Amino acid sequence: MSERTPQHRYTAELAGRIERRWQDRWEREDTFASANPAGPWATPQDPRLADGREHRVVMDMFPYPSGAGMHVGHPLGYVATDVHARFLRMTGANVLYAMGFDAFGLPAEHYAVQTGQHPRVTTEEAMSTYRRQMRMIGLSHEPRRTFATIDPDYVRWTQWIFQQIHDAWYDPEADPRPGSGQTAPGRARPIGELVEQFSDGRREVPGGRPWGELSTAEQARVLDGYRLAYVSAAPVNWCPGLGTVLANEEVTADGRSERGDFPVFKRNLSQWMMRITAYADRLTDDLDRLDWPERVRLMQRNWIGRSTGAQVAFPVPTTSGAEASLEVFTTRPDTLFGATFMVVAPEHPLVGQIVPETWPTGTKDAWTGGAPSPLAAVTAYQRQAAAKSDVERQTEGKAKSGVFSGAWATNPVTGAQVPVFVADYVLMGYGTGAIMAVPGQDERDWDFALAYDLPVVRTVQPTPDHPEDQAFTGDGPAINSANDEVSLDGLGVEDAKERIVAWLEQTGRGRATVTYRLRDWLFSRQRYWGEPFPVVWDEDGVAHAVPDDQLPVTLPDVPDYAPRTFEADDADSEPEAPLARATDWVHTTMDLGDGRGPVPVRRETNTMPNWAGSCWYYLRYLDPENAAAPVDPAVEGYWIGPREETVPGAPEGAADPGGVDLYVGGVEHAVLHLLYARFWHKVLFDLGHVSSEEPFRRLINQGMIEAYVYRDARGFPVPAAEVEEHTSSDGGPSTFTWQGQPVTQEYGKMGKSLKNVVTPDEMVEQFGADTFRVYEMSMGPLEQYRPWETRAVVGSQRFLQRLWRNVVDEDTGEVTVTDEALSPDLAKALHRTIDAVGSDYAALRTNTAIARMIELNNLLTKLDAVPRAAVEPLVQMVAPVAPHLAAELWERLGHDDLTYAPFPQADPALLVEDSVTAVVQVRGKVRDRLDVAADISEADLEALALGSEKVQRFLDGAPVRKVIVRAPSLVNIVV
RNA sequence: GCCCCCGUAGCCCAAUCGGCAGAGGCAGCCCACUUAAAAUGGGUUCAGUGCGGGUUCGAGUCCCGCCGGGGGCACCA
Repeated sequence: MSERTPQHRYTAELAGRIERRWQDRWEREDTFASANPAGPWATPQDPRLADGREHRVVMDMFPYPSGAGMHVGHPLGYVATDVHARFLRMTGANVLYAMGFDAFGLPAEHYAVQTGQHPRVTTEEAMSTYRRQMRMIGLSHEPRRTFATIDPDYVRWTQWIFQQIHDAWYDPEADPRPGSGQTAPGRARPIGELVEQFSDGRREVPGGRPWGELSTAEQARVLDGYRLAYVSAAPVNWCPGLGTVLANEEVTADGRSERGDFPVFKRNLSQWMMRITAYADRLTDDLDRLDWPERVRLMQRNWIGRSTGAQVAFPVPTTSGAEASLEVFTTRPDTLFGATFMVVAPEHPLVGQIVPETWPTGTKDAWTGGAPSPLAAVTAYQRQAAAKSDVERQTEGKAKSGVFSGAWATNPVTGAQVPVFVADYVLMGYGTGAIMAVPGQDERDWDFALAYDLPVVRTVQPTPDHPEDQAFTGDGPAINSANDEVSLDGLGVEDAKERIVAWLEQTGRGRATVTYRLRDWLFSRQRYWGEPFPVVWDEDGVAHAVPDDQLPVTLPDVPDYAPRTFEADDADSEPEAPLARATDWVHTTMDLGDGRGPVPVRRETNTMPNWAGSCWYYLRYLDPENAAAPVDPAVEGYWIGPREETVPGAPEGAADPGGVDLYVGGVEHAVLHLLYARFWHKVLFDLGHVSSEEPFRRLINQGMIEAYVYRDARGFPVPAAEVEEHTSSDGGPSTFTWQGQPVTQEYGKMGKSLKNVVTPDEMVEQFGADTFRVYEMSMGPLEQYRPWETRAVVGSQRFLQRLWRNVVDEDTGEVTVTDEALSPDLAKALHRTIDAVGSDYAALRTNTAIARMIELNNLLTKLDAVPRAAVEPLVQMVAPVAPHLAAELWERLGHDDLTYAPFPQADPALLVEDSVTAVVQVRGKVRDRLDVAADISEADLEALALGSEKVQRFLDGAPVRKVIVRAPSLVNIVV
């Protein structure tokens, strides 16, 4: 570095010294501690808890700490929330801003498998890197509220919540909890209340036997049909390549694991499930009460997939001569008259009862699949369907396959005999696993009818331009839709639905119903590095909760952390959990508190999925050291309880659901984490543990910082930082070279293998943390994706340098501000800036706030001497984005720490202009500008405009037809 | 195939209610400082808003249809 650089210039080196000094001081003085009204940390005398004082919870989605540390993209959201938290503190709010770690998970486990090192060790190392980086960039998290999901104290409460869920059932008839904004009935209740209903006969026991006559194991099985966390043997997603089962949400559309991209197979396995489907309606409805991005709400609505329609019974004879009822679900009951055949899923239970021994009369050749008998045909088809992986079903596209079951059902409105087919385009997991096929109004049914030579009856009149050879799925008048009792003819789709459903209900043939795409959440994993279930199995095979005083159940040490993995396409393999190998841990004795004393038990060897810890961490921030509850209800109510005002855009009359005031994170969690957390929160609400109905009142998805990737002639990425750009002189595109070799440029993610990673460490080293923060925030709106450009960072550095120079002499280090009064123009500029910056910060428009501050700072730079009265408010305004520099200047200006210094207030008197420039347009084109008084009347302005010489020239004697006046800024003359 | 978001200067981005297209930054160019360069400071060039229609006195903004980019869903009855 040159010796010419002034000694007191705001360089990266000086910035570094300032930043470390203030970071140390803030830590020493616990500057960012917020006040709790109750619980172990109660400080009721804290002035911030006084009536009428604002309180806000601001947080980011906590990170999974990867061994590589952060690149510049990761802290974008963190800086944004930090700026907001710091701004809110200056407005006097009690601000809870904390950060933890989502620390269970697969990467650490993989690393442990490779190295034999315990995953806790690598995880702790990664966390300390993250902590160092977050401190380095000046994030004002409250240190005492931090924790990791792997901390035994946290695991204890995660397990406790699991037990609450396990010990609860959903009563769809129960009134909502008082204080809920719910409009329909339905609430989780303790399982004990269900047992009471069974034993005193208020509720019939499934199976019909009295409750008292059931064995413990039988009772447990009945209760498993109700519990919100239950074990079920059901088709689940088995991924041999990972050696674990997966939730639906973790399987991609083409039937592979989201992580690792291995094939996933449906296997019937006994696994833990969470009854999230019980909450499908509330999870959909309450989206309206949240201030969330519309696209996230849409994704959740689609995922839940509520569709309303009707269930209709089609009589079908069984082979034993009885008459069964084939229930179908349809969203188009209005097309019932056009149902010319039926299709059931290959796994449908009724198939076994309706398939006759020989092909009935009327069987067409195309229907038999060449088989000698229906039984042979159906069995072969079922076998074929079962062997298909989801991948194969996908790659076969939309070509329809199926086979006639040999059974004929009766269409309940037409009385027609309709053939029943078995086909895999109907899914057992959705609706009733059976459909009525209406080729006239459904494209899939049309395809099938075409392939299998089945009749088509149109029951909605297609529009005149609709092709003859296609199903018509639009709206139109019903046709061919009448019998002796009911006629839909002439009705539109909606009216026809209503009339036919009424008739079905009247005659007992069907009823209005709702189905969902959402399935229950598969909650167990065959992994080591996760929360153990707080569950043991007794010798009768009954699951018991581990008594509360024995929580947390901690992971045993095992010699091998790996689940048993298999060939990725070995569909017949079975999951084997790593914990099963810790035999001493698995087999133990335990007093279950049921009077039997210590009995031999076997521990559950599955672990919870990595989503468990992130389902409730925001609650623990509120009261992290509470030993009696996950969170003190008074603390929860204070911080995230429902507010008086509803969120913007909420429907009229909706109640505020409560929740975190601001939650910032990536859109990749739109369905998984955010749906699971909402579900847990609602259970906790129903059971009375929290007063809020939703975890996150307001959500913002921050954009991603992307970067250029440069590849050499062979296509290999070269270090992006060493690439040279050559701008072409004729305005054409730039070319790029690396070590003299031409390279190509593309745009994408930042990643180690792409050799384009930029770390916050490098940026802090080169520019200082405050410059880094200002740059990240000035790149554009928070939600936006944007490219990283290191060479542009200097602009933010220059801003801070100029600000520094406006206060401190670069050569002497002396404070140079004067006590002169502000000129009227400067005062106005200052107060306009204060006004704009304040509202920009409040609305998270940090990019425009920074632009305003740069503007004001540039004005001050031009002055011979900078007045204290102008630069002090500017320093205060800068504090949220450049907190260390601002604190340093504030101190040099003779004050103490400005973390809680009040944000400057704009003087309304200085915001109004005396005179403004009015634009005069002729035919919408600007023809003149007039300086007029700000309070000029419309009539005066009109007269003034019409009198303008320039205007008269453009009017050129043409008659004025109309004059639009928007005093004081605009006049438009229409001729 | 269906749905959602985004297209403003060479680049990143501003533009309350529909009212003068430009706040801020990068790059470029010119100048000052310098033996020189970097750094720093000062000045300055640059678009009519992806395309085509429409509504309106007036459209970047509202409506319709395309094009381009990104994302979600995809046999869900």
